[in-house]
Amino acid sequence: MFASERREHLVRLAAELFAEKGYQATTVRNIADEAGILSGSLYHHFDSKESIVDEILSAFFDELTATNQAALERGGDPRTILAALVSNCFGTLVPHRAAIMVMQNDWNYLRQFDRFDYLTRSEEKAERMWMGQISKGQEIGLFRDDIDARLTYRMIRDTIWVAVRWFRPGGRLDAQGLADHYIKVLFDGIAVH
Amino acid sequence: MFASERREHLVRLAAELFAEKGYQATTVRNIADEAGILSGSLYHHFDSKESIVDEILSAFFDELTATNQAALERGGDPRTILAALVSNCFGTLVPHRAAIMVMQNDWNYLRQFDRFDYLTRSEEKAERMWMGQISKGQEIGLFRDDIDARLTYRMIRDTIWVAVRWFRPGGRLDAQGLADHYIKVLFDGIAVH
Amino acid sequence: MFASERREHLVRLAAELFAEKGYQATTVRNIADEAGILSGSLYHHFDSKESIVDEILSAFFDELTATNQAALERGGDPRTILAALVSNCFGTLVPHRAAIMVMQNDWNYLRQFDRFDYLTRSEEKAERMWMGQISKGQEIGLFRDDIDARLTYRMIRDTIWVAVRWFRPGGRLDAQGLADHYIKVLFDGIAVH
Amino acid sequence: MFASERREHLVRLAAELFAEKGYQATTVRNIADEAGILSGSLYHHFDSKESIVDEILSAFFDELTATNQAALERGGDPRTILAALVSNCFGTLVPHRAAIMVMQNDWNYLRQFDRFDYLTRSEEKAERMWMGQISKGQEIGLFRDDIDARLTYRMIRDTIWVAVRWFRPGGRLDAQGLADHYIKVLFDGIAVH
DNA sequence: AATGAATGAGACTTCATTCAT
DNA sequence: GATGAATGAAGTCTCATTCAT
Repeated sequence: MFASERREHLVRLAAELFAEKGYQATTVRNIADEAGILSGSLYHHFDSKESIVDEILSAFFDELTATNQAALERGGDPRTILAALVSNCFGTLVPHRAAIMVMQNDWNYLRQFDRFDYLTRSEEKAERMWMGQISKGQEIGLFRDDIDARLTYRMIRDTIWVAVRWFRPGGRLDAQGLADHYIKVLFDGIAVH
Repeated sequence: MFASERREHLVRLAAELFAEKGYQATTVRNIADEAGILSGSLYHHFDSKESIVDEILSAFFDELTATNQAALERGGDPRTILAALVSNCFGTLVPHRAAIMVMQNDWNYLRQFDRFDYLTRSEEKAERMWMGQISKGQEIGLFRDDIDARLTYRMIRDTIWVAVRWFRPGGRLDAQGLADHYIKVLFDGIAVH
Repeated sequence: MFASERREHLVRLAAELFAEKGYQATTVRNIADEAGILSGSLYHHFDSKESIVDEILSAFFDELTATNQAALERGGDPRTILAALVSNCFGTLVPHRAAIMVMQNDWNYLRQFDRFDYLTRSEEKAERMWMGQISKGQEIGLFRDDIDARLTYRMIRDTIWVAVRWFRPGGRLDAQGLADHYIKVLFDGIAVH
Repeated sequence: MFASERREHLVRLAAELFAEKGYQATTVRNIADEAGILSGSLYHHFDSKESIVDEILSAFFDELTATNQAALERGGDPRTILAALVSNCFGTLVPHRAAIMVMQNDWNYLRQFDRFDYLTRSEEKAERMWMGQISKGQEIGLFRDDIDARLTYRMIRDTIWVAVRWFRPGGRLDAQGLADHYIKVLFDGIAVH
């Protein structure tokens, strides 16, 4: 794919709007207005509104898959690996804010289109990866075995991504700080022992 | 308040559709089709599509506010109260599934309308309530004081509500089981001590 | 026609609304609301919205035709008769305010329906009557003969009826005072001689 | 201001329809049909039906305000100025026929919308201007002082504008002829002295 | 007499998309 | 690359009217 600068600029504008107003509520005219052109002119760069959001989402998924794969390859015990995965996820919060926002708010809508099937498959693969680490941690006595691996994975996953709704860089904690806080609570709970 | 049986039936149909397809993607015609009437006929019962979703959301908020208020009034230490609040929330997952689904998926869109301001205010009040308990727990040495009360509240909140996306009653765990699992992880973490 | 009291009351309510908002902009529901019943219930009294306005308009036309006929029968010179006709018209301003308002604002719309043909015929008859008096007055030297009878008639007619838009009883002049003022200007102009 | 030729053409078509059938009774589909396009396509040029009629009305008001202002600036005694104002008004009858027709028939409806407030203000300004001339004429002995300035103004105003309902260019008198006839009657009445 | 529910036609408007220039 | 005009489908909503109860 030939990614001209102009095209990338348009994608960024669109991403910002999708994040703020949602995919459905953002019109191609909104995007064109932001770019200072007419809505029809967008179709010189993209063949549909869907293909714009597709570009945003797949960039995000590609990067996350790659960094997670790298973490796995670096090896370590499940606790180390889990902490690395959590860090990776929080690490995308800023650079891929719009994609995550779209995932959180518009996924339910977008998944009905065949072209986004790859996202479902990607998520299923991720689930297997995370659950594998949790189960392994339970087997070797690192994690409590009175918790459910699938349930725990979902809680971790949802808690991370949903943070995109309120996380703003520049506040007290940056994304890494958030990750650390989260890892602390996740492993040891909020109670004093 | 304007509760005719017919009206309530229509609200339930609409709620199901909003939950499945999202508020924006559900057309008034979808709702009418489901009810076996013409779309215009809906306006005999409601004055707008917004007022339907409003009814769904406010029923949910009213109930949750009431049960949480009751939990506070029953008293107890912060750990007990927090556990009760968590249980209350998970307890709405089945009866108010649609409302929670709409909140998760369409809130970003709906909040732009003045008529839903009350939801924002309601959430702010809830935040103060939860954070109050967390802080109090920290003061009296029940909860670790190296965690951030606001951050922790948000994680709890998001983790609970986002569960509506995958929770299906009739599975291995019911809502109360989920709550118990969650409370366990929340207080003690997933690590073995 | 059997005019029950209830029916007459409803007509009056409708008339008020037609006058204030216009015939098209007034919905049968507006009328029903005003009467404290449901819109469908109006159809026990009238078979259509048109028939309500018809009743309002024909009551007005019947009365005006009758009083004008009486004035003609009383006889007198054209100036006397013209003054009497003008007085008659202004005299309907209060009791038939709504009908006149509808005539001024909605006539253009209503005339497309066959059922209101009688109004056009009635107006044509009136035109002949007025022009007859003006022409006769010119013939016998009462009125200037450098004015156009038809044009003059139309100016008189329009000036009278359009007054319904701003005339409010209870102000400085009552309808008869208005008539007198108008007759004065009509016969002698505003210039000092 | 946004005057493309296409747009102006559409405005003219709409104006004709508004004049013939009334604003409310004219549908955007009527206008589009007349233009040979689909109704939705109108929204490429205008953002609402209201904005079309707004354009029609404001063009009329702007021109009338300008020519009346010019007449005032040319100076002269009140009789001269009044005659000029009357001429100006009649002079708009042909070029702004549609706008005046809308004013006469649909004003009652349109004035409920905030966007047309400027018309009310414009009319109030005009009233002050006309009444000023009439009063001045009375003070310097040109006009009878047993007539009411406001009442007289309203009669003049209404008589002029209402002529739009029956005036057709190409008849015996053109607009200027009508104006002359009217001025004659206005100043000297219809009676022989 | 009135209710409550619904019809059916049609209103204004939105919007992704196309295409000649 | 972009404009300007248009399409076509669909969306929310309105409203006079009907009718069983």
